[in-house]
Amino acid sequence: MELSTRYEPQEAEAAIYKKWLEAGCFTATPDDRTPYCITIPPPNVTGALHMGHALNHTVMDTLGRWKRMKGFNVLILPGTDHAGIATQAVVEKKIKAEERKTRHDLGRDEFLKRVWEWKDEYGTRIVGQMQRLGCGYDWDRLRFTMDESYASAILRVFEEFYKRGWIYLGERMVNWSPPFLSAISDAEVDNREEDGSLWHLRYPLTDGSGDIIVATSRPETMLGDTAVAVHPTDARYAKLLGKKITLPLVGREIPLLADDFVDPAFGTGAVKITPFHDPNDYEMGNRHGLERIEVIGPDAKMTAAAGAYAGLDRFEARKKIVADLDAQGFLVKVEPHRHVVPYCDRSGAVIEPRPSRQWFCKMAGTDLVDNAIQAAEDGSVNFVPGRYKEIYLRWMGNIRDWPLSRQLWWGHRLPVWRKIDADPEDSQSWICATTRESAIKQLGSEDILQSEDVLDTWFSSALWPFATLGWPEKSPSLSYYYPTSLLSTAQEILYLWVARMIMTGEEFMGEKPFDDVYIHATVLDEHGRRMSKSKGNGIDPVDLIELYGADALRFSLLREAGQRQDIRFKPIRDNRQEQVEQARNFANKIWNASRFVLMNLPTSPSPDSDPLTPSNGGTEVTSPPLLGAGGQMTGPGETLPDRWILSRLSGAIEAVDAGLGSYNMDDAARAAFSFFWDDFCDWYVEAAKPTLETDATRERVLFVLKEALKLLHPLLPHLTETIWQALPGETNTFLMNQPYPASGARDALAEAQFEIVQEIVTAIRALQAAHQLKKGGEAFVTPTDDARSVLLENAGLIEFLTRITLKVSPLAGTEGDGFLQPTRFGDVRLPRPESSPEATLAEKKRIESELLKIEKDLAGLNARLSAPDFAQRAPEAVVAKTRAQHAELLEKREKLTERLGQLG
RNA sequence: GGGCGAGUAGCUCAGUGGUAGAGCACCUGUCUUACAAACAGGCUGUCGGGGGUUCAAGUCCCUCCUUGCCCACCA
Repeated sequence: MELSTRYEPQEAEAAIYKKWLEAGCFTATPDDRTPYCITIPPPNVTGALHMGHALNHTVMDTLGRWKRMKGFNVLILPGTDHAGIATQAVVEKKIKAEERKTRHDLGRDEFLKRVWEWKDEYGTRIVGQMQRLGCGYDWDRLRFTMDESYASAILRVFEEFYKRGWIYLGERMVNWSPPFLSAISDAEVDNREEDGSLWHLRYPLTDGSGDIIVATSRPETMLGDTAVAVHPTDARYAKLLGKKITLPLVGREIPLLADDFVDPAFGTGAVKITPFHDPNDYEMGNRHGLERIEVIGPDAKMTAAAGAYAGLDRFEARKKIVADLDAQGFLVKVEPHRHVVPYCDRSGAVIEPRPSRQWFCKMAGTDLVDNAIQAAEDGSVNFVPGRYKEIYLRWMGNIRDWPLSRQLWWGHRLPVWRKIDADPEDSQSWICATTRESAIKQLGSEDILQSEDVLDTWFSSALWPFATLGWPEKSPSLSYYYPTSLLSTAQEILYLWVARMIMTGEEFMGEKPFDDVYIHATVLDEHGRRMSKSKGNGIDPVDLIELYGADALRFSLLREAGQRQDIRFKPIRDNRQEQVEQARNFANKIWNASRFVLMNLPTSPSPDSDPLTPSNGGTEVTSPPLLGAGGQMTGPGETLPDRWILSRLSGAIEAVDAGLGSYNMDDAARAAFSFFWDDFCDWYVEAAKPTLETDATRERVLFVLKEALKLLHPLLPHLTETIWQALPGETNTFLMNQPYPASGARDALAEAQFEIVQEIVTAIRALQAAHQLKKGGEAFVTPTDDARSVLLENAGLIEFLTRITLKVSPLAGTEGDGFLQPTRFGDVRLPRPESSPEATLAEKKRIESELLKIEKDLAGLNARLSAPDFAQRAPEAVVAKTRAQHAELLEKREKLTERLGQLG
């Protein structure tokens, strides 16, 4: 029966994942082992997972699997985030598109019903995608930020904050998102630099003595101007101070003020002041007691105060106002102006700053912030890459109060109440209560209502590491798994989320929420632009999984997942994606090498059975006990290749451990790749072939394969597990639960000796290839003294690997005419089948090009050796090494030159 | 405007102060006891530019250029 020579991941991955689930492999229960816990960053239920998620889940699952095999009690706790504003936005959009209705048309209850339906659909879909990627998470513990128990944690935290006096109702200039009719936080604002205009407007002095030119990027706000300001020391305007200005179009008299804020160098040095519509003007208005006139309403349409412009959209109004100003001679000029425009990152609308009464949480000076700073400073929370510590601290040092309330419907209602007839604008009207009963008691009335506002979605995710583990209950899981081990996330939510988890963790658990914060790279497209939905340059990880399998996607991401800031990922073109394809090829290589080993098991089952399809009545074959006590590798090391591969394996284990342990997954992936492909497949398996009929060889190859599968499992989980369960005696075991291989001592002698074999084999092959020699024939090697015994002992191996008959000669040059390749371990000569002129020419060309390279290297070495002070100042070992290389090259050159001469 | 990265082969990326590497692509062979998604061999570089430190710089310092990300209430 023919075996598939290609690994087909689709069915295998689904099947093996099902087995893991059914066996409860991902379920975590506290015990006496050391815990390793990750509470995953809960994805928004807004839609599908993107490449950034794929990267992050690959990292978390890889580390989780590695730690599990290393004996830790691993819990990776999954969940999803209700993502208030983001989810509300997509559902509103959908309803608008499908039913042409707004949320107000539906009403709060009906709308929320629709959002829950959405959540159920997408929550399930997201879980499906994580499972498709192979994530070994404890699905029984799946949490959602609007679960009932989670909600109680939120109420509790809010109440505690309130008791501590950190929660207050205050008026601030907020970022107002017109589509949502809600305030949003600074962190939800996307500041984009754009080309705009600077309109220069002429404001006449009321006394007719002249006018003042002001410059503005938002001319429509001029309707709400209540002053013009200049710098107090600005000589140009000194004598005008105190005069009145008549506002064009409006006719209002407004003062000319002096304020330090004004930059005399910008524009004309005179600024129009619109306290209601600009954060700076708002401040200045407060300083000077200016009236605030609202000319743009919450819906971004002009208000009644805008007179003739009332009802117009703000941008329509801008056009009209500019036109009118121009018509009346008040427009001096329009300059192109590059400036920053704030956008609402969820709706894409331009933010309209406006004063608004909102609930805030005090930040600066509170324990919340002080402890969160302390946790980073003393290293109890460890940032990886380390540079993020400084970035975090700088932000914490300048932190501003946190606006908590949102005028949305999807989220946790604020637990604040007032009497129905009390003034909602007055903070004295409000009390905090977690239940209606308690509120009634506190307010002494039953005619009460709860604030319609909901909490910032980050308020709930801020509690994630402990609320998911059962807080405020003192659950066994909470005490066992908290603080968690790792938070792996994207850099864009360092402030929004990471900082706030540290604050609440310190506050309510008295301890940091996690040991390490790993900030993974951002996935960019081939042009180095950030992948995003709005740009349409994203790749759907599921497409890649369908094309190449989850393991290939995972491995391709791990190869890039170090401490870099960016990862470039090419698009899928013609159904191909180069990076994942390379990883898929590796998976296929592992598959085929394993197939080969399975076809040559120590005690062969029936030759017709397909060893990679576990069958029910499979032959029971017990693999020999090759693992010594304590997990030390003690495989039989009889031959040179055996001793060599064990040493190489040990090196690979060390490198993978080091890479995974330091969040340099790219190093780990490279080490694993090169060990398996270059060392195991290209040399060890090849070297085993001549004696493959013997059980001794078969056992040793099987042993190394099994160790390699363990080593690779965290990186390519489905593939390695599938192979593992096809191994004799392992049908009912799980690779993912095997102990991770431990590195032993390196065998320097074996590595040095095998290197001799490799170099001689490579030299022979190079000559064979250069001259297109047929199989068979002879090769003569004149070895150096230290290489001789190794070559004699391994002559059979070299002969097999080169398909040549090897003659190891004690004497140089006796083999006469032939193709020559000097090596570090001796000269290699291949007889020429016939002295055709073409062959001679080819040989001459080969030698000449080699000589050219030697000359180049020699020139470099000469320069170094003859440099003044080199011999004196450089370390002795370096000098000796350089001299040895120099001598070696000289000798090589001499031999090749001589040979060239013989060729005529 | 401030902060932090990145620039190494055609592409994606490694690279401890000691002669520049891998995979892909490309070229030449090859159905060799698993694997053509493979095997064997080969080609490929002003290490962004310019200064400096050093016996020695892709690596350390300065500077400029290009590019990305984060932060920022100057109209």
